[in-house]
Amino acid sequence: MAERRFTIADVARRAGVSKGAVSFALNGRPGVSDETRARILAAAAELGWVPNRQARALSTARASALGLVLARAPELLGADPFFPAFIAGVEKVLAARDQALVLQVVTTPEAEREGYRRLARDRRVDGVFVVDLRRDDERIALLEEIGLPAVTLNRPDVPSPFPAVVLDDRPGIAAAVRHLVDQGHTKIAHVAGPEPYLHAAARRQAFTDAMGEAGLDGRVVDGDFTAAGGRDATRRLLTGPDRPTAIVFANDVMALSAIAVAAELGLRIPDDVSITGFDDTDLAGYVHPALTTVRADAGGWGEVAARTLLALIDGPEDADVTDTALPPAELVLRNSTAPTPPTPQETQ
Amino acid sequence: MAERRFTIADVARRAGVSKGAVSFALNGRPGVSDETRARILAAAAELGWVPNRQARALSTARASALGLVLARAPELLGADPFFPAFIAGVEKVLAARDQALVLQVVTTPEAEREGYRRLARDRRVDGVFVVDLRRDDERIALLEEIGLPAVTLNRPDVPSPFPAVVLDDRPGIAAAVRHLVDQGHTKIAHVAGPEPYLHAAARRQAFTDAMGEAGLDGRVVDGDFTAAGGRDATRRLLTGPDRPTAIVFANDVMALSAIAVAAELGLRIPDDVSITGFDDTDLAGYVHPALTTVRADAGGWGEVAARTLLALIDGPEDADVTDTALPPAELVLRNSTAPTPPTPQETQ
DNA sequence: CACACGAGATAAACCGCTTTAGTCGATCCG
DNA sequence: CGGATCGACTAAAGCGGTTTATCTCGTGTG
Repeated sequence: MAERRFTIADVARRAGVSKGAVSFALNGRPGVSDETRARILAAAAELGWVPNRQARALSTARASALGLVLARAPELLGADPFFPAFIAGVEKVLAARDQALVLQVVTTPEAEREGYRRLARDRRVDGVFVVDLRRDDERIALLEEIGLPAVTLNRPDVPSPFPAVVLDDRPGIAAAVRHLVDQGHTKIAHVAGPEPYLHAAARRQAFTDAMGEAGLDGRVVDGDFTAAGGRDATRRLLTGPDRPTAIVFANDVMALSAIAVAAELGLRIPDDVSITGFDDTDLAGYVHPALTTVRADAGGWGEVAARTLLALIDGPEDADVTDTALPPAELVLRNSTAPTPPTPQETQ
Repeated sequence: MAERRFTIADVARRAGVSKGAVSFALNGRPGVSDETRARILAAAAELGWVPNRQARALSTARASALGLVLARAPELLGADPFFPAFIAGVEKVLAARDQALVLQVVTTPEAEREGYRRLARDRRVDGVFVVDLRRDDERIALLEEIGLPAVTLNRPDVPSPFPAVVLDDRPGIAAAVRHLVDQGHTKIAHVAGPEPYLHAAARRQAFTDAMGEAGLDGRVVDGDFTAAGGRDATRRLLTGPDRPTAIVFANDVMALSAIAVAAELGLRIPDDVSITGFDDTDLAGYVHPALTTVRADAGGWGEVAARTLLALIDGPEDADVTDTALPPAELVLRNSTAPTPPTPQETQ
């Protein structure tokens, strides 16, 4: 194995032209006649020549790769169907263009910063996806500083020069609230995601807004997207005073753990308490009762994000790539929601 | 931004030596006196010089990156805590050595082969991790053919020149079976993973063996690691003739979906049916009843696999890197298992 | 004292591709 | 009809490192 590969010089010799001509021909650049171009392409094909990416990278200063830095605790990643689907979408676009995806999984903020810095310093990637936006996200400034092109998933709350690919979570949550209100619920609570995340904040806001529109006042407690956090929050809600008859969770894992809490407290879902989730994980439709939840197209998000990032990188300096909006998240009705229990005044 | 970066020539000039000397000094190679070396390092530090990876790559023909090709359906990836943890472990090792991880997610066998080929052809990576081994896995031959170093997660059933990092799932399954037998169960079934996967086969075999050792004969039905598959298999088992009193699942997702099936059939877990899972997903401890399952150290697996692969790549030709064994998977006892129901003869 | 030797360092080749500066005819134009 | 112009193509200079072939001393040896 590993016999010497052919180089551009071999192709040039075989086609009887110079190296430069070969380069022009292969990159579809003007400067060679159609006839010569054909001859060169034929020669390259006959030799089975493939360009050496490293050499090309050295002259063009292009990595032909995009980066993704994931700063999540492994247990959060493990249960989240978002990333696999997102990445699959990204790959669909990248594979066709001979681009690669460089992944970094980190756990601390320092490691995250260092991750982006390394990607830029080592010229590993030509651009990055910024996911899991946080309030006052310092990554925007960091990326500007190190001059690394980026695309953000949703719009940051700080000024950002980068294009955003927007998928609105809020309609899904709003629909969930409306659905519950329609069923007669008035005491509805929300178990939110971790404070700093913009998507958690958006879901929280959507909940509050939708409740307001219904003339209701909803309680919000903090969760952390983990099963343990979901259990604790749910327990607090269901054992505390003025128990809600419905809970809107910011993700499925927390909602799923609520099923256990309810069971332990002797409460039936949906008869005593209705719940909704967010993500539509594989399991959501296969628990008892099947979970009413909210679904977003993570794969599509990945595709569009990848295309946007590539356009930003390849495009001419001035061509400013604009934001794109995707179809918003939508409600998936299943069996974890039901009309309010008939006895509104249970003191218990 | 993007002001010209310093090159090795700048460092050489500042230290008053030649480019070659700088290269030697920075790579800890003999050929420069300690004094000169110090001067060169100082000059490099003062300029804040960082080597250009692409240039280095061109001369050394090294990508300083490792690859991982994942051929799984997104819904399988989304619920599986294995990969995030595995990747996190890998990264821990790679980050410290300035190596990157190139990820590819594909869905078809052709795309998978093409993925490996692309990684090799484009010199994206110096080696790859081979996960989710299958029977007669053609990837071993493929990787040999294209000359891409690899490390396999567990040992393939075909002759393989690559080192394997072994984590035995079987003791975990065996322990689960013994635990159930100890509780008085005799009618124990297994919902297996997809046939072609070696890990699924190993778990199945471990189940059969352990049952045999207990003098029992266990029924095995096929699952596919998805929630839908788990539900179907469980339904078949619980509604069919000669209902088992315990089911050992090949993963958590299927086990979790069994909880719903049992509920729908009016069966209580663990009173009527005991179940065990595999993976110890985040949710496992937070469902009702909390799931008895099997846990393996995916992160550790990633670390060792990465170290092994790097050793294989960097090491001298002859140094043959050997297999490594990790602590086997172990049983995590929770509440989804209980002694056999007292009425063994319920006709229903 | 001539000579071999090795450590320390340099100059230059090289990795394989891109790109710039030129060369060379053929064509256009006043 | 002579010079400007243009298209096709070549030679060579990068890109920023690594590596090899050489050169230069100072030193130990017979």
